[in-house]
Amino acid sequence: MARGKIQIKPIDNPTNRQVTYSKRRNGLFKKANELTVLCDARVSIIMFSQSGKLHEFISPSTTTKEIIDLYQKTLGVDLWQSQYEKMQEQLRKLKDVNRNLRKEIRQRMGDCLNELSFEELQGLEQEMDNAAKLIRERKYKSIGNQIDTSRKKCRNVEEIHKGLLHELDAIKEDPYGLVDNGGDYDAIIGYQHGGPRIFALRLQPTHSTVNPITPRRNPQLPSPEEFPKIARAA
Amino acid sequence: MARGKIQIKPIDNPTNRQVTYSKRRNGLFKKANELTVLCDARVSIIMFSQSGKLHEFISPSTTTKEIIDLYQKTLGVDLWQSQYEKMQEQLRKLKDVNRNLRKEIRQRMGDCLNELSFEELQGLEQEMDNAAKLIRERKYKSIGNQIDTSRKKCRNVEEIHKGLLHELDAIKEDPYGLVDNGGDYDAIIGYQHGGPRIFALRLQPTHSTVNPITPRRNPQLPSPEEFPKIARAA
DNA sequence: AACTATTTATAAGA
DNA sequence: TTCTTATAAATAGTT
Repeated sequence: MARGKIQIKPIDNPTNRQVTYSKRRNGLFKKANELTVLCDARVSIIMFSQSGKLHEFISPSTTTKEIIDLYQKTLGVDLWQSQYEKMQEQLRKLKDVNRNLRKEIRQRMGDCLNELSFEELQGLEQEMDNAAKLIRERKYKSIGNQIDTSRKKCRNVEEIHKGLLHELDAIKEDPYGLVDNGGDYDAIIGYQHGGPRIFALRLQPTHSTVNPITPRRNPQLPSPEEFPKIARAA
Repeated sequence: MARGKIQIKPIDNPTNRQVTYSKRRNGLFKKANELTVLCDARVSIIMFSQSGKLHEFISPSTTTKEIIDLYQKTLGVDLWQSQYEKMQEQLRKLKDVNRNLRKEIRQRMGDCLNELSFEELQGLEQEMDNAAKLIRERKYKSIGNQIDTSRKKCRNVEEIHKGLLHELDAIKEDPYGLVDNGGDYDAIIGYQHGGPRIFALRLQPTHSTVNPITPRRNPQLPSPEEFPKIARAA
């Protein structure tokens, strides 16, 4: 628009094009800014040069996000609607599945049974019996394991006991040794700190069997809202 | 920029401001279009007048969504990231809850028991017994209801039968009536279509008791992926 | 990046 | 809103 009129058509010369892009971009942004000030408007310009370089103008009083949000709201469209909807749908489905899973658990706890038909009750009872059998078996197995472990421990203790008696007999036969030693108290201390490992085994694992039997889970039926906490804590 | 220089400051006169907005907007869009053509650039302009009116320019070769997507990609930001993240987090949590609910069900079906301690097994067994009791009670109640219903039906049938016998006796005593009537066939038809409701009761509900006993649910243990279908079908 | 001849945009008025 | 036009501003080609 100076030193000769130009046609509005693509500029072939890359250097020339780049220079024109730069000059006119500045001009555009200046005009946008003037418009913003003069007319109290909000303007967002986002532009990419042929080389993919990004340049942006935004009125000082606002943000690009605001403009785009308002743009979508005004046009009544959501450019990312499909993505949102997909996620919303996923969420909806998951919540639905969760609801059904919770109901199933409640039914398996003897609640919400009035929605089941006779045949369903029959089937559920069967399943419960089978499952209870499996659980009982498992429990007995667990008991068996505990008994085995206890037996092993007992045997170890007995052997230690026998060893101690043996030692005691030896000391009794040599009363001087008893006096010199200053009692078997120190001997036991010695065992505890640096003695055979077998002794440590007796002292430590008793804790686990002494443990009070804690209830497995909250015996109250879970309300839909409460359940997640319980489930995750389990 | 003509007929007198102006200061770049807000225009107070609303009419004047509106006119200027309109003129300069056109100028801006014209410049944007020239830039698009001359330099093969992509330009998006979104603007709102003070009154909230929306105007948009977009280079012909592209779309506003494309520009905004590219804008976010180029800047490495996501203007809606927090919203997305919130939904993602929700999804993650729901999936987690789902997983735990499924595990609980599997345990209540006698599967996945090896992760439970003895105490937990003990508690679960207790719960299963209680629940099974409730389910059984419910089942018996259901059976009771069915028997009651059947009895009522029987009584109704008997009464209808008695009534028919009575009618038959009356007809036998008056053979001419039998010939005139054309048989009791029409009388029964009459009952079925517009007769006492008591008859319809006998004819209709038999369907439900004749139904084959369908299994309550898939007896196989659900895999995590399969479950939703089952749960929703239940 | 700066210059400047010339084109273009536009403020004010109709 | 649109047209007109005097004038300010933008800018193409050059340095």
